[in-house]
Amino acid sequence: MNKETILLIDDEQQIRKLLEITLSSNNYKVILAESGKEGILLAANHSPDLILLDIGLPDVNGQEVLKQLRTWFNKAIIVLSVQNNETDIVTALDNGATDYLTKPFRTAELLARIRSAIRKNQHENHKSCTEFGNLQIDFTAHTVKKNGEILKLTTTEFNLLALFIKNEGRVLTHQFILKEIWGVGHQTDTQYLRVFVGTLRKKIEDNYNSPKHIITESGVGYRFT
Amino acid sequence: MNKETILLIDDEQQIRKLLEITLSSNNYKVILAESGKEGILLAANHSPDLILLDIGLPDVNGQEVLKQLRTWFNKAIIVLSVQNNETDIVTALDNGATDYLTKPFRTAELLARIRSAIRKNQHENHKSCTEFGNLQIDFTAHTVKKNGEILKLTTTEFNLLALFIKNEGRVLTHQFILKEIWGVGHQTDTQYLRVFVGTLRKKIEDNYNSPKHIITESGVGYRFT
DNA sequence: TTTACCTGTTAAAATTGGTAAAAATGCGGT
DNA sequence: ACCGCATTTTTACCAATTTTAACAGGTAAA
Repeated sequence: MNKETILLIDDEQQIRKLLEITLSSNNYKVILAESGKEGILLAANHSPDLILLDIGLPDVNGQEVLKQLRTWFNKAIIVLSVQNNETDIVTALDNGATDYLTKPFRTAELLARIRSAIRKNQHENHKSCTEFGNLQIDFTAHTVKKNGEILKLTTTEFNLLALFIKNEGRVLTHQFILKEIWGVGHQTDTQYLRVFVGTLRKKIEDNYNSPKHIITESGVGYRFT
Repeated sequence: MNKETILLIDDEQQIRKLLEITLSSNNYKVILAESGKEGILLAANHSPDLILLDIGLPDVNGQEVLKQLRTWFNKAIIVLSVQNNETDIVTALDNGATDYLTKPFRTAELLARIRSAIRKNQHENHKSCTEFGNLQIDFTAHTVKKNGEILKLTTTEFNLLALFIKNEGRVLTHQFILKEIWGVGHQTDTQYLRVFVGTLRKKIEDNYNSPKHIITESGVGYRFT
């Protein structure tokens, strides 16, 4: 069995030590970086399966490191942040973080999220077709079936659903969704989103009043499950 | 049976000696540190089940050591403080201390608190569900039942109740609660707390006028029992 | 007693998310 | 160009929740 490689970018010695031990003993190969700069370098050389990035780095803004990584690195990046720092987290998600954890975190939770993120990596690979509960989506044919019968979706509705499905389980901020679907310059038109989430829900949810697929994350955005 | 490990961080030789003997003879494995620096190092290397930290350290401010530990260490930390130094204790609780003891303390009390803190460690792991008197809480489903019937709580109410339950028996300072629920930057908005404690009490207390669950600790904060 | 402070209560104001429908837009067919 | 149609954008409104503000009671110090 080949181990998955995890790159940890954190300036605090204790955390590096702690996580190195934890992750190694759970059969991951661990690479350590003390700074954002070093992290970017090591990511390029080792192409890890997952990156753990502490947002509170001293040398560069962690968000900058995240942005730079995301220009070419498309595997999972989990962000570590101190205590409920909402704005940091929202910004990180906007910048392409896969998930986040607030310190101090429980080891079990960390491992669970790592597993989930790596699993998603593999799924994410090329495939024009995917099934999802009672939904089947064909990305190339631009069609969606629910329990076998074709749903009639407008292009915007389809794009939105596709975006949700590509980011299954992730919290997508309003801004992020608006940027992806309507382009930059429409990041404040949250009303569009409310309308289209409404129509999508009517079409894909079994019970429109207690949605199981498109979950609203109050104050932040939506999550597709 | 594997012994639980306790890390003692204290600069006074007599106390180290005394506690080492006391704890060893009660079947704990004891690690000693003379300074905050050494303590943090040893904590990282041995990941003890509990830390006893003397707040009155000479090299660094004990509160600083506590804060640093709490960025990654999530097991119990019991703080030792000379006499009833109220502000020290409140600050320590704010910084994430699990419990506190004032010197001089009785051995029986020390042992009792250590047992309780370690027991809570274990509880804190794995469990998405817990029962509490006539209340049953499902953390993942975000639901609360009182005597079997579901209570309708808003997200903020639920988060507050969850925080209380996770810290059952502990005194939570206003600041701490505000930081946890509303995030840093809202630590002076104690009015939020009064309002939400009010609505929570209305929903969970049997007798709203003499609350049994959410107890006011005047001048300090609240305690959930 | 007066004063200050802490806590709790209540209700109004502001914010957020959701719904429905009207108005505007864009596009193929004639 | 014009019409009809589907779709998107805009507008108005509702409901739930959070935040703000005003006030009332109790307690301890001055």
